[in-house]
Amino acid sequence: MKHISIKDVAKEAGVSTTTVSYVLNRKLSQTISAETTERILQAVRKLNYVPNLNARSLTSQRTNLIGVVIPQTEPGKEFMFANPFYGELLSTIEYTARRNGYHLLLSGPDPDQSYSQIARNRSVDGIIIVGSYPNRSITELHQLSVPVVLVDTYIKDPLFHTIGIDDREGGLLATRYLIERGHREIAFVSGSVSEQGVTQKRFMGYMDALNEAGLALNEKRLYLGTVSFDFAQSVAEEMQQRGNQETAAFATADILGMGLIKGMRRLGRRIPEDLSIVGFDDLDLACMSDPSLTTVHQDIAEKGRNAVQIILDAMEGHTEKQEHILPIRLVERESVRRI
Amino acid sequence: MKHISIKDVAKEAGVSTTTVSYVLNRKLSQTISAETTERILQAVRKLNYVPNLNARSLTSQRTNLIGVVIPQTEPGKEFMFANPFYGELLSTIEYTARRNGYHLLLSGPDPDQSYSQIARNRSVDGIIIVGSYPNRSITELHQLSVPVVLVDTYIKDPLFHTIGIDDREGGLLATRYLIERGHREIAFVSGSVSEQGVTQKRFMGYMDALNEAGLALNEKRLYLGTVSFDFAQSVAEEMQQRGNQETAAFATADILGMGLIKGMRRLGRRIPEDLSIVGFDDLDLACMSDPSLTTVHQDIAEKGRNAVQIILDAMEGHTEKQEHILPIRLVERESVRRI
DNA sequence: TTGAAAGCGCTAACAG
DNA sequence: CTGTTAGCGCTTTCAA
Repeated sequence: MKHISIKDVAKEAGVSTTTVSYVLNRKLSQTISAETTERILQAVRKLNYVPNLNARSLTSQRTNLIGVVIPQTEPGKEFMFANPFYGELLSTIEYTARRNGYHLLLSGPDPDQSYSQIARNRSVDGIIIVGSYPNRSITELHQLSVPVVLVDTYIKDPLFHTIGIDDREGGLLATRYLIERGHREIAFVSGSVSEQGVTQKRFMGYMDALNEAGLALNEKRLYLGTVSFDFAQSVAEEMQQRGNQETAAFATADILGMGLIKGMRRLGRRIPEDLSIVGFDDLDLACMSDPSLTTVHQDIAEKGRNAVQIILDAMEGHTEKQEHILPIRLVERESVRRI
Repeated sequence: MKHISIKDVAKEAGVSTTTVSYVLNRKLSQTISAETTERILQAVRKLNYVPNLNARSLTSQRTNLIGVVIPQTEPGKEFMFANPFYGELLSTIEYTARRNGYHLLLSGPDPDQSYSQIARNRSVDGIIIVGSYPNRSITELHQLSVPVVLVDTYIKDPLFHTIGIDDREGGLLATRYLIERGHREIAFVSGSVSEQGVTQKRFMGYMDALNEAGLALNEKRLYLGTVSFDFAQSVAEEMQQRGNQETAAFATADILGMGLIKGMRRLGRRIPEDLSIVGFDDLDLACMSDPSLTTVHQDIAEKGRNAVQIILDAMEGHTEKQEHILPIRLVERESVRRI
């Protein structure tokens, strides 16, 4: 089946390609007679013509493409979605984008290829970066002259929009909640605490709560690994080996909280009787466990919608830098007990 | 920052754009002097030139773009990833594609816009469709002359490649397993059984197992709704109201199995003592519940890799239709007891 | 071993 | 109200 182009339409309708283009783009400056318009529309339908956006972008300078980068668990590994958080987020990003006539170019971070290169390759209209990456790969994006939205990172950059939550406050809420319920020995279970990532802030919140209560930080309470179910399970074992000195744990991601619950159960320990747990994110997951997970809620869908909206706004000329901090709150479920 | 094009490179290197193009594409037919090549490469580096793939696609007929369609729970709704299955699948698709120099154009099915239109718009090189859709939207894809891979659907089409598992066999395995353990009243919990979707086949497998054992189908054992955690929870309640006549349930998705477990627990019933459950998919999720879920395992990662590989092969000229059926097996965990 | 020129599909001054 | 023309960035004959 031959590719049919605007030329074919023009020929069919007996007009020039220019006129077809005008009609198709509803140029307000141009005014085409109703009759011609109709003839062209008919030709379009008859030939089942669909414009080639790549060609269009060549002249029009816009692609209606938004690039999205989602992290992977390990560099070069495939399973970037092991944590359902990203699925939930991507879902709303895709939906919002599509509702506004944009498509998504999805990619994981690639050690072999800078994302700025991909973005230029495809000349995307905007970029949404989820998670924290080496500073270098972020500043590279300066070369592009398209709006960039950084989701969930504390990288400071005067040019890029950001959207996130108050992670430190979240850490504080979670830990304080445990302290208020009588807990003193509180584990901090988390992926690695990277420089500008969210976990660092959540850790600071953890500290804030300890300080507030006059408790000292005990380094033995820190369990740092990867943001994965398996790691959290192994933490349960490690706690056991160390004599189960904690009565509570703050897990900086629900997936970690889930792993802890499971790990404890496998060791014959009860939640929350033997260990109280607070998670973070409030994924669908949090309701699935038994007991269900008390956790810090954030509005993932809103994050996604916002990210896209910022790009759309920027395309409309709203160039001033935006910094959104979405509200969070603690959701009480069943994984914490008062002692 | 100005867009820098092949022209700029040519000027910088003191050659024609043709030569630059040759060097960049390592045309074997063309042979460029080492010296010139070096000069050009230097210019590329100096100017930080990145080719514009959209422009390239105009002449070269390939975009190195693969279109991916992932279903949504409800038409026009956003949360296509409510079921982590899709996240896991998409993850490997993205990874495999990227490793092979392809990018992903991600989209949900849109009632307002046929996917074939999007695909033509962007002139993707191949299409991966996950899940089952109305026949119409699939046959529309005939207009395109690019390889199409249908994942997890039983739509018969002589032109499209398919990849899936033996869902009927899966349903059989699951149900037979329960029967072998003494269960006679086995609920079938599932999303709606659509014409060419996987659940229909899984249902047939369920029936096969019943027949095999000389058991009659009891329509009261059928709980059909949506593939969601919440629906499965409500099924638990419905079972209760009907007097808990089932001793076991076959849930056609792990997420449903999870919901059942939770729903039962909330009603004070025990798994597997009061109800044995077998799921389907073997998501990460299946290990997270307590008890962990006995389920029909399928290799999701392999599905993703295969889907991409079929496209790559097709691009290489392997046009014969491919039909892959990936192996499955039952994974025994803790959610089933012998009675 | 290299370059001129045409063309991919589309848009946008500028004329008419 | 419509068409001519040039050009977006790139590839590819064809000729030199």
